[in-house]
Amino acid sequence: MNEQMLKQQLIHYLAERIMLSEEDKQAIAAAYSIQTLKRKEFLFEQGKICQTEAFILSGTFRVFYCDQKGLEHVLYFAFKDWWVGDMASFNSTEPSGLNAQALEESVILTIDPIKKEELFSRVPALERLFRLIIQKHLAVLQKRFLLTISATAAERYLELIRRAPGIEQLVPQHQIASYLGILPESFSRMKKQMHQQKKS
Amino acid sequence: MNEQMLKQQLIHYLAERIMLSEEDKQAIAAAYSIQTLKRKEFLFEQGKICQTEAFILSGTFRVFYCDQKGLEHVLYFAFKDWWVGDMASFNSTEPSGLNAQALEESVILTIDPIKKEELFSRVPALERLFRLIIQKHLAVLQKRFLLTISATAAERYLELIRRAPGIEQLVPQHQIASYLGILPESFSRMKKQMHQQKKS
DNA sequence: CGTCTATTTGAATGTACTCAAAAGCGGTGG
DNA sequence: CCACCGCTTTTGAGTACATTCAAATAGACG
Repeated sequence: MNEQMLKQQLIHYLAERIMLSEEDKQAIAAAYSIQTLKRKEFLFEQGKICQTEAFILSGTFRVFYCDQKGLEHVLYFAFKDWWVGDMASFNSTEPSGLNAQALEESVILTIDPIKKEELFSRVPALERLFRLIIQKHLAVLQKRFLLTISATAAERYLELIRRAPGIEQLVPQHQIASYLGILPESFSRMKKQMHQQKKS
Repeated sequence: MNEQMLKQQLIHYLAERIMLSEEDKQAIAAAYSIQTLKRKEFLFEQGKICQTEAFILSGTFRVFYCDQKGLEHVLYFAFKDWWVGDMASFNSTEPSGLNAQALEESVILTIDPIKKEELFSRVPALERLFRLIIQKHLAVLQKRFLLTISATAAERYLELIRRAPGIEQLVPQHQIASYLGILPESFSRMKKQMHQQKKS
């Protein structure tokens, strides 16, 4: 697929949400770069200052945090037409606190903070849209946090497969366990127990 | 204190972050309303559509979620010069998923979504500032989430009193426990154990 | 087919929980 | 000023659940 066709997917996503002139579309297409990542490749890594924000044209990512003990904690999974980035440290000079890894061959559009600011000056409506996108991210994270502290792992699991059906075919179990905040062993036992309860 | 003097505190907060003309300042001062809340009064309540965002001139708030079992979970505490609101549902038509309660007599400046949008049209620089403020909130929440799933309650407790010294004099223990995601009984035992370890 | 990784299962451990009761503390009214 | 009440905090004992460590099984991939 050629470059312009791929970028059309982002333009289409944006045009569904805000009004864009032809010049706006040109500027947007020019600001983003196409990048392809193979399975297991990283888009950004914890501790490095490589700051990038990406729009997923195709593929899947896992965004995770690696704690002092070396344990990985999945913050979220990201799919087609989603944004991936460390929204918290993008725009700041600090190194990222997160890792983003492709779970399969993925094609993305990337932008750096400077180009993004330039784009905002040129297309003010984007500023507003990104405020709403960040707000949406905040809403999702807040819900996830509240669910994590108030619901059981089983309830969180049901919520995950409700919101992202088919995820089990896409990501290995131990990563789902990590997303749920439990160990693979606990996750295995939990599923077994849930199946038994369904039968009774 | 008179109205204009109180509103100066917000203008000052904003002017430190973005350039504002005299007209901008006028418009901002006009858009916000002063409100006083007594101890234990609510700014907004879960399930109600009363959507409001507030800037704290003086006082303290706890923002919490009440789950199906009736347990309260403190999402965050908010102090002078902070924003309080359900950023996730502000601007949406859904009822709030959170409660905000004054922990002491508090004076705030409030605005509703419609006035806020009007203000953004009039003062575009505010749009940008609020994008950054939301981004900051997202960063804080993300850090809190990652800490919750990767650190012990004791570590989270130390982090809290590091970031908000004097909080123990201000809020009752069971609310701190709620913030940490443990029960008051567990919090009490935890503190006892921490003191013993310090001595040895 | 063999190796490597992912998943399942088992047993013992630990940590926070539940329920229950006692102790501490603050405020109110006599 | 003291006695009482309500609420918060502490302590205790038993329980539940996820964890750890270890081993076995199953699957994926070359």
